[in-house]
Amino acid sequence: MSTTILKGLRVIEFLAHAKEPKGISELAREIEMNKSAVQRVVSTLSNAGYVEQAPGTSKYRLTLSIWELGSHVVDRHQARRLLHPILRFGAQSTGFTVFLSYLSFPFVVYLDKVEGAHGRSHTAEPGSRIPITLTAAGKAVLAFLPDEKLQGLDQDHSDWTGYVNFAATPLEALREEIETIRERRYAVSEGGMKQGVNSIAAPIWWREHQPYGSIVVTADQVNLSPERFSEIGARVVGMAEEATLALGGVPFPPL
Amino acid sequence: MSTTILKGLRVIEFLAHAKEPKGISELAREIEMNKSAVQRVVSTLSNAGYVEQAPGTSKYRLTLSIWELGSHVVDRHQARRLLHPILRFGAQSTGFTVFLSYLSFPFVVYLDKVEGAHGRSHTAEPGSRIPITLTAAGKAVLAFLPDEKLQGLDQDHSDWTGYVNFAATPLEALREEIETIRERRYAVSEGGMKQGVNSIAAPIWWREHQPYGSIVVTADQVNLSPERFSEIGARVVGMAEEATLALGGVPFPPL
DNA sequence: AGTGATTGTATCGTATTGTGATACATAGCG
DNA sequence: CGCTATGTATCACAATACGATACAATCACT
Repeated sequence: MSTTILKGLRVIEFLAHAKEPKGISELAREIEMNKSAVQRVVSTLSNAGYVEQAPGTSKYRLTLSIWELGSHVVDRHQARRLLHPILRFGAQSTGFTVFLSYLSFPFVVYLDKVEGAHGRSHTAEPGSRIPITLTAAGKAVLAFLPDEKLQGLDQDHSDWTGYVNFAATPLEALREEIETIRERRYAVSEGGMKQGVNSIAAPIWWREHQPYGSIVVTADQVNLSPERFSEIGARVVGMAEEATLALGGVPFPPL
Repeated sequence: MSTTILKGLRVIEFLAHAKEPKGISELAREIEMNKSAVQRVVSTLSNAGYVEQAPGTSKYRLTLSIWELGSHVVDRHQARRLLHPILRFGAQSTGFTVFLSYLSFPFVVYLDKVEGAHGRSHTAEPGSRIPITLTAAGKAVLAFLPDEKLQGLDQDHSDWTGYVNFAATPLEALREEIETIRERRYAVSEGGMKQGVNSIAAPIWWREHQPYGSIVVTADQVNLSPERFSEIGARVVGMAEEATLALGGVPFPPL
């Protein structure tokens, strides 16, 4: 197994998440690698066009090459293509912003998004991953996962500031909310994603009883007020059922 | 310089552009690598979660991990953030789909896109790169490049079927069109991107006289008919000037 | 301006790691 | 059923990545 490739990936991953360009020594320190190794990796990536020096400095950052590759991958992605029309229709008919998310265990990743007419309450972007315990998108899936998976859930999300920590709520309340979600088949989050933004999500299945992800509807609390939760919730569940159907999936537990 | 990392990138790049999942031997053949090397690289990437086997087969394809990384990079990309509102406004006020492209020498890459109300004449997606000689997006930039850059331009784009090959037109006509583009400051393409789809593009600058890319307006030939070219062309030039301003650029040649 | 610490980059002997020919079992196909 | 092509495993060899060290440039203080 090629350790050098793993080092390359470590560097790329780190730079992808870094807010600012990083220097060699800085990198070496933060990802625990030998300075020489980092230097070699970075100069290789730089020659290949994946990394560049920020103009004026000697610090490095990723170019858009990685993004180019990634967009080709997602363009061809089956599930996304199949479900996009559903999002589009949902956004148009409700006026809200609609997301598609997929489960990537203890996270959900937003895979697609169609903005509604009700303004853009600047929320998540496709590609971002969030612990399943923190938003409606995740809770909708979490509620249907087998018990043993829930046990090992990391309770500590202190670095995800600005999110309501669902798992950190007392175990009693958690079980209770899971039960509620299972019954009405959608999850709700008030200000979970961002202050003043509400969202409702319902799970999607594929294969036999395999949780795939969720359909999420989001808007600020004025447009998506608690009074409308059950009305919109029903529509989200409907969209999620369509999505499950499109993927040829079978829901669990059966209705 | 780490050759192993380069091999890893070769595999990733190839898989990113491959339409179907690829087997080990297949890969080894097509990217001219030793089978053992490919096997080692692929299993490393697979362990790291960047590659997976298509269910039921033993062929490999990329997961969405690369895409996740890439989306973080583009989310933070300065120019894109700055210019997005311009695209949004353009799309809303004209009803056409508006693109932002950047120059990556002999190509332009679509960096952003906002769809207009006039239906989606399913064209390019952000992330795709196209030779500058083939579309309005490219020609708008090409026309202002220094002469020596134009000399070495690859004339053979036979693999880009469905595109009108601008560079393949007789040199006379080419020089003439470049002159026209320089004068009115926008480039036009009828059916260049796709049969029945027209587009108009104007160049953007940054720094001192550095060509950055272009603003492109696209629609099917019914909505964007040749009679409207000069009217819409003026608006595209206006948008591009705003964009140049937003980037703090200086146009060349001066108006 | 001067000093000291930190940084990016270059060097080099060593041994770890990737190499690639070979082998084998399995899957696919006529 | 037999053939070919494929994915995976093995192994001795040598190329390659390693990492301590060195040096010059830059930066941050005083």
